[in-house]
Amino acid sequence: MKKNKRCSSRHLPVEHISVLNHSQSTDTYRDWHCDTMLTLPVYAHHKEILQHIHANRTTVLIGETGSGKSTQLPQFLLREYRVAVTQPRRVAAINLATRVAHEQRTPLGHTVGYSVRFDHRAGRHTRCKYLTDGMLLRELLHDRLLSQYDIVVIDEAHERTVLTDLILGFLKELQHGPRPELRVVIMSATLSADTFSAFFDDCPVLHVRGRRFPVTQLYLRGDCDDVVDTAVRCCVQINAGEPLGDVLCFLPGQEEIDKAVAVVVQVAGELQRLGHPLMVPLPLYASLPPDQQAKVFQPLRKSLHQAKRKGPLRKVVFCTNVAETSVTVPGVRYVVDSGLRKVKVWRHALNLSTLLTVPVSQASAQQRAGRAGREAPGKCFRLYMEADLASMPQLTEPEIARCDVTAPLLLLKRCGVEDVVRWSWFEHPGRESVVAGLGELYALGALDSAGHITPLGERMSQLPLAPQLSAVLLAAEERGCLEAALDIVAALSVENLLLNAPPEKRDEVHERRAALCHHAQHWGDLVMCKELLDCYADVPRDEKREWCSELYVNHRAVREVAKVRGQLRRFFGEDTSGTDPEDESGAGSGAAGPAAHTPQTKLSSEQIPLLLQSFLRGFPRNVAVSHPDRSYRTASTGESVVPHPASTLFARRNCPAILYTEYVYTSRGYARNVSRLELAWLA
DNA sequence: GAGCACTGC
Repeated sequence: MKKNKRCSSRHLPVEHISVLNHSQSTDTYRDWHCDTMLTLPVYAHHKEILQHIHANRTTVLIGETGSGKSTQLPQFLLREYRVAVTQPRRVAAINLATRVAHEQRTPLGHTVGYSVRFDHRAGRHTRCKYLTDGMLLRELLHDRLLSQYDIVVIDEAHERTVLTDLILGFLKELQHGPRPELRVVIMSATLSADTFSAFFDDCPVLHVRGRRFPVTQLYLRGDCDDVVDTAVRCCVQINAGEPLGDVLCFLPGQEEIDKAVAVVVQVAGELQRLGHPLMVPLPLYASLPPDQQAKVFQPLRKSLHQAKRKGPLRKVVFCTNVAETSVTVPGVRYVVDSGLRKVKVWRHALNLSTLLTVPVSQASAQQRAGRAGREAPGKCFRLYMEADLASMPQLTEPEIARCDVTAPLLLLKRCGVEDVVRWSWFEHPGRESVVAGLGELYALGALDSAGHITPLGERMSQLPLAPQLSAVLLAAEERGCLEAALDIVAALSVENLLLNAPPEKRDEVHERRAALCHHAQHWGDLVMCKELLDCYADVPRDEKREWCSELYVNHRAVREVAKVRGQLRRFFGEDTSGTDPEDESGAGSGAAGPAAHTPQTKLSSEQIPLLLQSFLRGFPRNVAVSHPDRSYRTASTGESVVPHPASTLFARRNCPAILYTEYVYTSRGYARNVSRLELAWLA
């Protein structure tokens, strides 16, 4: 087979191979008794696939959903190679390692292991390690040559996370430099194969067909004015005319989802009386409280009241992009796709990001449709015209092209890359973006005027944080308010710590939080974060869950904050303030009483100015000064900015100046995580 | 008066 892109047209034929055929064959894998493995399509071609990997430094493997590539290929490889397999998400890495260890009939952590943040199961005998892409980058910091691996498999490469992109660049540099023998396998979905092949010197592309059911695509005949209205009508139509099976409806954001759920709630009863199945609408998005998210995965009848359990039911899940890659909703036969998503775009020139509703790519539309065919043949109803498909971008714009590259640049500098503009970027973020990022690193003190990494920058690059937050901690250490800063920074680095209460409970929740956080009324959101964590530490263990749910605080996230805090604390030396507020993993710690441990240091009012001045060091450009029209003007560009409605400082606009960790432009410019500043601090 | 999605020694 020639080593060029022509190969990509060659689909290795795949039909399911019976277990019997295989156990009769004489190949070396027949002693593996796991039936599921023997029937997976990748298995049928493992010899050919291995031949390619032997013969080529890099191989792109296109494996459709259900091809078994993520579990099977590493097993073929581990006999000869020490293998690393990267995943974009922690749960995936853990689940895959667990399954493969089981198929290998070895305890997890021996031959097969994993490594993700806060959780490692691997040892000296590990031949195959599943890790998150961020974790492989961390390993790269300590072992520039990745010498513990012979082969690196990048799974889900088509998702193109920033971290995956960076790994691809590093792997290419290694192959062209100190590790010419290093094998690389890129596993991806169909459409992006050629991009990967081109980057790795036109390496061969192999296709393995998966096991999927056919999905019929249907399109609108005309334009759609109102997505929510059209989506709901479509769901009602499916409910009236299609055989039973659940519906998954992709909408751009929370607002649309809440509206759609409300409309379906209104009409479902009436439609049931007309003889249709009862539609049960469920929302699904990331900032939804965990117990509500769980409903999507539970069987319907459990969660309904007695009276509604009679007659056929149909689950209708209204979701954001979460359901495209991160979670799989079982039982889905019908997909309704609005063709829209929300995307955050970083504007380096303005130091802000915008949240835009944009059409999805064709690859993404295909992925969404595929969600209907996982268990049986399905249908996908697209809320746009077939002609619109051609005008949609073929691939989703990779993250690196639209995000802040400060962190990647610091990583490159740390790895000794002098000329970051000319580094082997898998996709170049653009010269302006790189220049802006270097400027930011210089302002943070991570680089000197010659562009070399400073000792401060070295320390920043080791912290598992955005460079801005690392800078805050280093400044806080200097000012003697590290303990308090650790809590706040840990909280900021965790997503969805504070959940959004439904509109009718919003004011109540705001008041409950305000009652607990006295300093926050004056000083703002960062201080509130710390005060809430202090309160949480005082709540008896068996009441913590309820306390969280009353305040719409994400319990899982608070525990994550404790873990991050512990990790950060270790970086700064021995923890002298006592144990982490909630270390439940240590079952051996005898003192199990609710207040038996020393909580983190409580916030004192004298510390607040020092604390906020430390934040000023990490976010020197995120400052706005009070303006007569009750808004604020940014110190850098003079744009108008107001505190986000969720901020404690939204209603009290009497600060001389504010500092914020994020500036997002949606319907207007909103500052998020806002704190009061005194003008004297700005000099 | 409003909140796409992931991730790290």
